[in-house]
Amino acid sequence: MRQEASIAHVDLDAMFAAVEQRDKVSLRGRPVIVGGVAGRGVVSTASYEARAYGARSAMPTAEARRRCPSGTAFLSPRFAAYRKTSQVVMALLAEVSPLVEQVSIDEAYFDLAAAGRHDLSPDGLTALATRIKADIAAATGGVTASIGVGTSKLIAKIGSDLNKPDGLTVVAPGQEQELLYPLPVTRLPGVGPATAERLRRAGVHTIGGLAQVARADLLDWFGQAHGTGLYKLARADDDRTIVGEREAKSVSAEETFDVDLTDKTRLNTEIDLLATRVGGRLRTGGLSARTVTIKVRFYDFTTITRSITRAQPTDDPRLIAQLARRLLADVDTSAGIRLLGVGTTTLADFVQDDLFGTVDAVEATSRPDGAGQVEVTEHPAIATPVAGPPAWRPGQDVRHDEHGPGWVWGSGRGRVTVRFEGPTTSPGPVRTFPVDDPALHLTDPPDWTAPASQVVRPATDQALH
DNA sequence: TCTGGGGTCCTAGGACCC
DNA sequence: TCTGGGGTCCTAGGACCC
Repeated sequence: MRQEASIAHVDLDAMFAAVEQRDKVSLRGRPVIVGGVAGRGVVSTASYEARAYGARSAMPTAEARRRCPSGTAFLSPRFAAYRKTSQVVMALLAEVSPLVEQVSIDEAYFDLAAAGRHDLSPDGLTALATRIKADIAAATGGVTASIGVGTSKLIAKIGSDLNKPDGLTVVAPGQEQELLYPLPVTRLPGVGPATAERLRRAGVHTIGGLAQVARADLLDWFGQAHGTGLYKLARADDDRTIVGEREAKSVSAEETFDVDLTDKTRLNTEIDLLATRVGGRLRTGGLSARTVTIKVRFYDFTTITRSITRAQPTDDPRLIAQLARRLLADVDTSAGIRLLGVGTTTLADFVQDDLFGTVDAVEATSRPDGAGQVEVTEHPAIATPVAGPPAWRPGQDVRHDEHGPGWVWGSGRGRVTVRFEGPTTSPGPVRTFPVDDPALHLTDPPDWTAPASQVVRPATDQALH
């Protein structure tokens, strides 16, 4: 928490709907819903006209249709248009402060002390924020913003929310608790339905009430991190800094189907599409990932995840798809799947995948971005090529004379780790061999040039007997 | 016609290593 | 030989945010 109110938070008002109303005159003054328009869609943004009828973000679109009158526009999102508008606003903020933290497409914190030239008195801040709001509306063609200014991120964020839309709240130093205490606990960031319910059972409804709860109780109810966080936030004790650039920690794609799916072949095709999207975005970002996760939401909304972590990162959609398919193979889909997702984590900003073996080294050299080449010079210990057959590539099908059929889990430093096929309900054992183990053979190498959906895998039946 | 899609962070248990 | 603690990695799930 700072001595002076120099942290600001901007939030564009009902941004998606506002952009649609800006771009189409006939939508102005009318209720507008932007979101999933199909059967299982939900509302991303409801214009203020639509909110008057009870439409809200995250509400099923079907519910919003029931509430809103005829004449309400239901629109699919146009992310390119929103991104462009967002960039205009962020560029404008960058002129105000050298330190801007974009939190989402329509939200940012910015540091008014870092610029060193702003009048940080309450009157000065009000004048400055008023000017920024006017500049945003002018630059975006009428999309309005709400701004909060205070001594911390918490106060700035709560302030921007206080007088929406087109709002402005400047909280002078010393007024923080006065502002917070009457508000419901749900206004605190980090207090969602589960936390609110636990607090309600303890008779705590307001932030002032929360500030009366003993620290030990909060730790007991919510654990170390969350408990400490609540204890401090309730007292307006917030030291979170403004972070300019953040690195992505995961890249994922998922899809909810119009009707539940049971067919593994169809689901595998969906995995290929999702993996293609994920791999493409990894490559665009110059990233690669070691962990592949699938997410499966069943007909009854219960959700599971399954993941595997490889020794080397990859950005290859075919490999991501192959690993994801193997994870899905052990999931019973017969009752119906409503959502399927493919995600990647443990991100690296390079690709090691292509560094083991001759064939792969050639492929790495031929990559237009030369990612594999850089790695050889920067990580010699890891990048030392392994002698032996070139195809100990993760996902590659193999057979061991003693253990039967399996597939390559990872390789490096003269060893190859093989996962052997197990019964469909549990993964098989993993064993590591020297790369030159004569008992280990390649089998039916997958065709890496074919779309993953057409890669033929050997039957696994023998492994079960 | 209940409940999207893209993320972040935390917890907890087991394996493994020192 | 037995006991134990700490640290890290991996996996799975859950809460939360926009």
